[in-house]
Amino acid sequence: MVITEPRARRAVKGHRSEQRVESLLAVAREVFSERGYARTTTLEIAQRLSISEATVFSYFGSKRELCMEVIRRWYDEISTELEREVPLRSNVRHALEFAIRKHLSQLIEEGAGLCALVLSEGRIADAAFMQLIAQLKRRYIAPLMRTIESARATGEVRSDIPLHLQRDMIYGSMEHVLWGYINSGRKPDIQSTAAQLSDLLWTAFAPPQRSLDALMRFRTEVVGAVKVLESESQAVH
Amino acid sequence: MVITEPRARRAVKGHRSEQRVESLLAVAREVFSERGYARTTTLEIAQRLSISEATVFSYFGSKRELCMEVIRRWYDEISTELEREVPLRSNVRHALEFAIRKHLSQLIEEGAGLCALVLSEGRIADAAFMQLIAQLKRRYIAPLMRTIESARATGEVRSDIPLHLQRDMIYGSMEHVLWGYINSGRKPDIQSTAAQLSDLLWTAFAPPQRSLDALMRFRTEVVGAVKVLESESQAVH
Amino acid sequence: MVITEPRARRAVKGHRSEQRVESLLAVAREVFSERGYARTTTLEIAQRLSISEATVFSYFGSKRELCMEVIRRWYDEISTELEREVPLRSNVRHALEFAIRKHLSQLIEEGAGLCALVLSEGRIADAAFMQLIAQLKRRYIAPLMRTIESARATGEVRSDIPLHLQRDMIYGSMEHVLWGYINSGRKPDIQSTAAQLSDLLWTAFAPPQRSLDALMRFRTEVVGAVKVLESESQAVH
Amino acid sequence: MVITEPRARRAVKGHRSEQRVESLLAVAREVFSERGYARTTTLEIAQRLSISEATVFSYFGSKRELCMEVIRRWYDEISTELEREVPLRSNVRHALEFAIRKHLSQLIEEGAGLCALVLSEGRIADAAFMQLIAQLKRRYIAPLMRTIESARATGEVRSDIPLHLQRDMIYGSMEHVLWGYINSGRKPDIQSTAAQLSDLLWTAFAPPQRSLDALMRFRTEVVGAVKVLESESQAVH
DNA sequence: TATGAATGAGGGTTCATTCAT
DNA sequence: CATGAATGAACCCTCATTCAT
Repeated sequence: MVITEPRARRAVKGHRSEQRVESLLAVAREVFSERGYARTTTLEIAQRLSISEATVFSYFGSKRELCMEVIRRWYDEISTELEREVPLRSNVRHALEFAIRKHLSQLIEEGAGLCALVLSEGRIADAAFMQLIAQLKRRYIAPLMRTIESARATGEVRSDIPLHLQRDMIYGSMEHVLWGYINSGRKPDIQSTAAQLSDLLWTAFAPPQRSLDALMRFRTEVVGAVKVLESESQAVH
Repeated sequence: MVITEPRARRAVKGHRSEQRVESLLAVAREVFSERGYARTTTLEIAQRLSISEATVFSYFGSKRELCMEVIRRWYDEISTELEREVPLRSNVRHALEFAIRKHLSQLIEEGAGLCALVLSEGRIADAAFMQLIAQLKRRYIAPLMRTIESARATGEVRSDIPLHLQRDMIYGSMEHVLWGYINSGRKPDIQSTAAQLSDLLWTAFAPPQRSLDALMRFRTEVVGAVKVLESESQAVH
Repeated sequence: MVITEPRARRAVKGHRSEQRVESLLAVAREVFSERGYARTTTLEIAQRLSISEATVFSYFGSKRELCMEVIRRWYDEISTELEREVPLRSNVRHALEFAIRKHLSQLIEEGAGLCALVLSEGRIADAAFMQLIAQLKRRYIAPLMRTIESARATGEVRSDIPLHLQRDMIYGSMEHVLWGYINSGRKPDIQSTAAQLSDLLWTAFAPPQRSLDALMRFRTEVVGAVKVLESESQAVH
Repeated sequence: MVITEPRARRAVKGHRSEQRVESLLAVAREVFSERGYARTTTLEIAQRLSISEATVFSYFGSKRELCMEVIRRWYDEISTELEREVPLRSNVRHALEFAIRKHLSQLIEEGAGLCALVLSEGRIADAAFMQLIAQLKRRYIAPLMRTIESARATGEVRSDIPLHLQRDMIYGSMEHVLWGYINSGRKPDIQSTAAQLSDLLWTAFAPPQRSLDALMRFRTEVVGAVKVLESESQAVH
């Protein structure tokens, strides 16, 4: 079902002025962050730039288009960075911690507003918007997921549960942490939260065999020791 | 002549007809679910019931009040059940799985809409609304959190990380699963998802000592066996 | 998604066109006069100007604000004039007559409507409104009251009754004259009414001593004359 | 021009129950007093009596009709009393003071609310209403006016100014005193206010001749005395 | 007779969007 | 280009009044 806003005609994005576009997006991000989509008015955006509402519409066909662009930008920035950085981590665990820390810090530093915008404003409107968000999210998530996927292949991470559940645990946990921040206003400590969270997740993702291996090794040693003991005790005689 | 706006008078919830109240709440739940708060209009709610908007307002003082009631009802229902059922689980692990299954099934069965409503509509609005939501959530979460807390006390669950992080992992993971459903429209399998999720979380929450304990027990046994062996070997003499 | 009413944003009086402002105020004055506050609709004001209601609200944040401005203007105009003119009168009596004539003519010329608006619309509404009216009235009344006050000090006006009673007599009498006009529709003759009213009030305000003094003076003269007569009649002899 | 409220059909005042009618009027007076016409809702009136709105309408065809009745009752009560009492006063001056005291105390004792209702609610609506009010007022004012009229005939009160101006001074002054009370909430002292007011008015109404008369009498006497003196002095010759 | 319930007919207000200049 | 100005289309909410029971 497509829910469309009424009277959404396309404006002829005739004008250009990179500066204008940039400052518009910057201010729009600010306002959308502070107020959320519905409470944001094009008037306020215009006023903060000391330009007219009309000008806003000559750059972006509609309020929604502007908001979409704001969100897209944010995802683009962070996705680019993740694509570059995540693969550099020497192992899954580091990649996981890095991604978590990045995610948390990015959103927390931006403030609860953008955070909320990104986290839940994705249901504002029509299918097109939601599809865009979904797509942005996929790209954003991809680097870490690829890393995890290969770790599943090597057995470093358990693969007897769906990958998407692991994804949900990772991003869900983070987002809940962020919601806590949004609602309470208390900034969580990024470093320790990232460390603890990745630690917990890592534990959860460990293949059952991993702990078993430890046991096995112990057993082997013990058995070895027993063997030694036996031989020694025999030697006593 | 008097010069005042009439707006002041609060709708005195004049009429009462349990049936009406129920059907209103039901339809409101529907519409809020489909459209979200902002895009829902009181007119649409009225029309779906083939009644006038005025009637809606004679039952609920405002759109927000109606929405609050919808959400409150949902929370009340599930909270009551959790308060009754969670304590009956024989151990933390079962409680965890139960709560997860309940949460998932409740929201998935209701459909993505209410799900989204409950998950993210509780934001930004006025303080009153947010406070209500926060309060409902606290009650909702309490039974499981109490269980986990005592498990932390007994050492059954690791307590070297903040409780709220565990909370965030539990509810964050679930909610992310639900968002996936909301966005994709594909219903996840509740049973297996709940099982896997609780398993993973359980693993994550295991105190570092737990695996160690297993080893300890093994060692103890081994050592015991060794002792027996020794004594026997001595007895041989 | 965000869950808030848009209503919050105060109309930012975006547009300005002195012409519009003036014509709006003029028409608003008309309509408020004809209908009174409560029965006036913003729609009617808009329609008389062949503009949209929205435009009205882009100039004045609310119906009340518009009405307040209408009333304020009226008071400002007349207060300014009174402040300039009243002190020029050579004595209290002239000041009194001038103020009365001004008040009557101003309101009668404007028509019964504005008259009623100004006389009684300033009530009950919210505190803000009433405070504004009270303040406007104070300024409006001040010039004459100051004059009277100093006349009380010099004994030209009796000061053995509260000043506010004199104020009530002055303004009450006038307003009742105006109410008569409002209700009957018959315009009173301003000149003679003002003359008669100020005459009556002046008589009422005369210190008790004044008439006595006159008598005393007369007696003195008479006695003097009698003395003269006596001496003359004596001289005859 | 007749301004009518929409949908004003006549209800079939079928029911009767003097008690009901009385209690309805009593409560309506209360509520109209407290809130003014516009802010009063039929619901509130009904609720205070623990009856349904519908019942209200079965006794009074409309809100306005009810309000009219409330006002009419008040005028009737006080008019009847004035008609009985005023003529008993031994002279104009006493009649004046009595009427003023009555008016002030009646309205002040009832509270600012009814006061405001009676004083200015007379512009609420259609011509019919206003006519009723005018008529009620005429009857209310009549006794005192009759007294004054005959005093004008006997020369006890100056008749060189229109009677209605005297009426305006009397009632205008009182009403302004009452407005002061309404706006400030400070109850004026009825006794002293009535005394001072009637004193001032009496002074104002004194025929120019009255003080002059005194002088005249004095002059006459003096002149008489002079004459006597003259004749005597002549007799001397 | 009394009323529970419903509602028609607005009312004020908001804001994204358009367009002539 | 930029914008000042205007507005259409809704939206939430109110309340006197009606009517079947």
